[in-house]
Amino acid sequence: MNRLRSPINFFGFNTGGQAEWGLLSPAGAELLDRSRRVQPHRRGDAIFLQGDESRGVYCVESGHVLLWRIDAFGNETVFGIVAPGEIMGYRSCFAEEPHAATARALIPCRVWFISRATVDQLLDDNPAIARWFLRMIARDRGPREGLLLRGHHLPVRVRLVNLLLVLRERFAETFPDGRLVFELPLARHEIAAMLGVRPETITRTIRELEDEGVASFNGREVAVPKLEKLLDVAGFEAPV
Amino acid sequence: MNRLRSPINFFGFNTGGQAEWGLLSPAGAELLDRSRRVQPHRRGDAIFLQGDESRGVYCVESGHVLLWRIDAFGNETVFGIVAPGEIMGYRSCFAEEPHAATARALIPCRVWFISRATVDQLLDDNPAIARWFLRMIARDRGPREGLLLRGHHLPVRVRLVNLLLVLRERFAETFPDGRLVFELPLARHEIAAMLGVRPETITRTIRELEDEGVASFNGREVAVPKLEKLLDVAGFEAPV
DNA sequence: CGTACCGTTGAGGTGAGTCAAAGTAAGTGG
DNA sequence: CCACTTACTTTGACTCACCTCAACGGTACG
Repeated sequence: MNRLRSPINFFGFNTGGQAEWGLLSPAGAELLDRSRRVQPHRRGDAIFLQGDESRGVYCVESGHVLLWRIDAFGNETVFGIVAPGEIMGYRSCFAEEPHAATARALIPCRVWFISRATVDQLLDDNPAIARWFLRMIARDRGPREGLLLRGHHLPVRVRLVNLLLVLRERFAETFPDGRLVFELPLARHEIAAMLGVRPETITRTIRELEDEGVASFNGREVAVPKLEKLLDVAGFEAPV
Repeated sequence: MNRLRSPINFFGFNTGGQAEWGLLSPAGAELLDRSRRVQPHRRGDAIFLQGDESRGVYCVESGHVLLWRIDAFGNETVFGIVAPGEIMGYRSCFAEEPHAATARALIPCRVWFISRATVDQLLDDNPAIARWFLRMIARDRGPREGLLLRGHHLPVRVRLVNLLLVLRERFAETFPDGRLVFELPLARHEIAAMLGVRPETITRTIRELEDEGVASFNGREVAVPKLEKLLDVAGFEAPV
């Protein structure tokens, strides 16, 4: 219940939380049902591309989607993982700007597409929908401390451990004895892009963590003997 | 390598643009007029404090306001300057979270306070207001390339010059011969906080720019002999 | 059996942080 | 008007985390 202190907020990786289509009137729900388009995607498929014009919003039904962009200097940055039930692409849609990022299926996905016209009608359907969208956008990576914000100040070791904590609820199994086992859907260079560093640095940092007994990495499998050790390295006693 | 189009977008310092109260119905305008509270502030006054509960939104009538926050590790980051006619504090208001930043008057200001209840009524008054807010939030420092995002990758020299370009339209006088004269309202440590570096680094970078003949600094007065030089260092193509 | 991609390792460079100290400007009070 | 305080700015020496570049090993896949 202590949401402000949870790593997912700390990192700013949340993309807005679960869609609340339940707010819709019956007519609105019917409209959504009729006009959404459901699309399956294989791992690696692009759902929308950075620079493409935004035509609506997307809602992930199943699977996980990675959001990343390349800036004008060629640096890749991953800034989000979208989980089932969450919305993506809404920022460009409301800003009426081209997509600022590319969305790519991390694992096989089913994604709804909801056109801007439909979104507009849904906004009219119920003012609560507008408020929900406002709330979602406002909570999404604002001036709060996010991954990128902290990039300047914290060592990669701390950032990597925080990333693991963020990914925990989605990709880790927690055992009663406090052991964690991750099956990460991310390649090294994707992790690097999430932390804003180079893949080599990830390798070296992993070596460090293994030497300290915090976690052991084997490809995309990560084993953490004690959750406490992670929290300790992450510096979670720091006031928020 | 792509080049950039405009510094204001590049930096992501825009806080949403001008308020469009003109969208209101006569009744809404009357409500706004009746319920807003206008407050004068002296330089340095806090308008709201990081951690305070958000009670509504603020609209700057005159003056300039600096938005900055301290993260859990004690690092100050300045992430915006709010100009006359612009809104601030809306993110916390819609997110229903405490203020994530402190707003401080850079120069003497007059600021409206509009309570959440009033905002809610205004949203009901006209769906276009909700869309305008959505658009504003969506455009405000999203995943687009912003100051913090770029912190990792670009040398301070480039970031500082970009900052000047951002501040140009607000704080610089441009002469016909391409000369610029700034009267910055910022101390060195504030500039440093905007770029995510230390004040000493700002000093050294200024020295660098002076040696290159890009700009000369004298306290808070900055003279740029040729705009083109700035754009060159910043890595811009000819302004579109 | 190449080819390609990913991941690892090592050597070397560097931009910015840190720390400490001195210089400067701006108030404050006698 | 001058001593005093306080905050801001500059400078220098040093350190270090991360980057860059380059080479190499592993694995998947045609």
